[in-house]
Amino acid sequence: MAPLKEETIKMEENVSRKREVNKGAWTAEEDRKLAEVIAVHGAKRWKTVAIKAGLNRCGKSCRLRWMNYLRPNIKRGNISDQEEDLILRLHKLLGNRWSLIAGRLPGRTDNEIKNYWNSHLSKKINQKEKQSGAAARQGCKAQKRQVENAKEEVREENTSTGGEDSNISFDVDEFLNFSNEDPLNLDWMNRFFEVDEVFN
DNA sequence: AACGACTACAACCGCTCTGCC
DNA sequence: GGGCAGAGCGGTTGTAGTCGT
Repeated sequence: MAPLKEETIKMEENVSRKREVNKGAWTAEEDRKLAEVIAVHGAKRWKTVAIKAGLNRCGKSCRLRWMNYLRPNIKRGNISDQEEDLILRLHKLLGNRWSLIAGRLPGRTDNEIKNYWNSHLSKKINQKEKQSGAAARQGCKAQKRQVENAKEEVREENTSTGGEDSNISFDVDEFLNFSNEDPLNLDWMNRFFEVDEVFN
């Protein structure tokens, strides 16, 4: 009786799975337990948090759930045009450094931005590229020249103001070190857009 | 109503980085 | 300096929901 044997195997698999760590979607009950433990013990030592909460999940999973979903001040829902524009510009500058990009969007998580990029913006960009492909190729040489000129200008300015090396006058990581800034302070954004314009 | 294709997003996985002993 | 554990990151997968036929 093959089907019976298969059923037995499946049942055994289910039982052993129950002994392993829980995977898949989080339940409201799990969320509640996790939030309670974090409120008492803080968001650290995730392995311990998972155990203390009585959750049959790995610490990593708990951290992810907290960071992307349960943390206070998480902004959920539609990404505004302004935010989208910001993501596009930051991605142009930084590439797929989602956590850095997320750091400039209060309430947004790296995971959310990554998902948004993969499902919305990457397609938008592909479409744009297809549309402007031929035109872009034509103007490419002229544009490269413009960029080189702009970089050269920045370099000259840098050396005249006492910059040590001949590279562009700002370091991306330094530029995006926001640890001392209020995330809602828009001064950085103006600075960023100014620099961005130079390379456009 | 049924079904397949597509989309959006939550969650997992593997890897690297960092701090501690 | 080396090993280990915890934390963090980016890529990828799984799946529920939506839409078109």
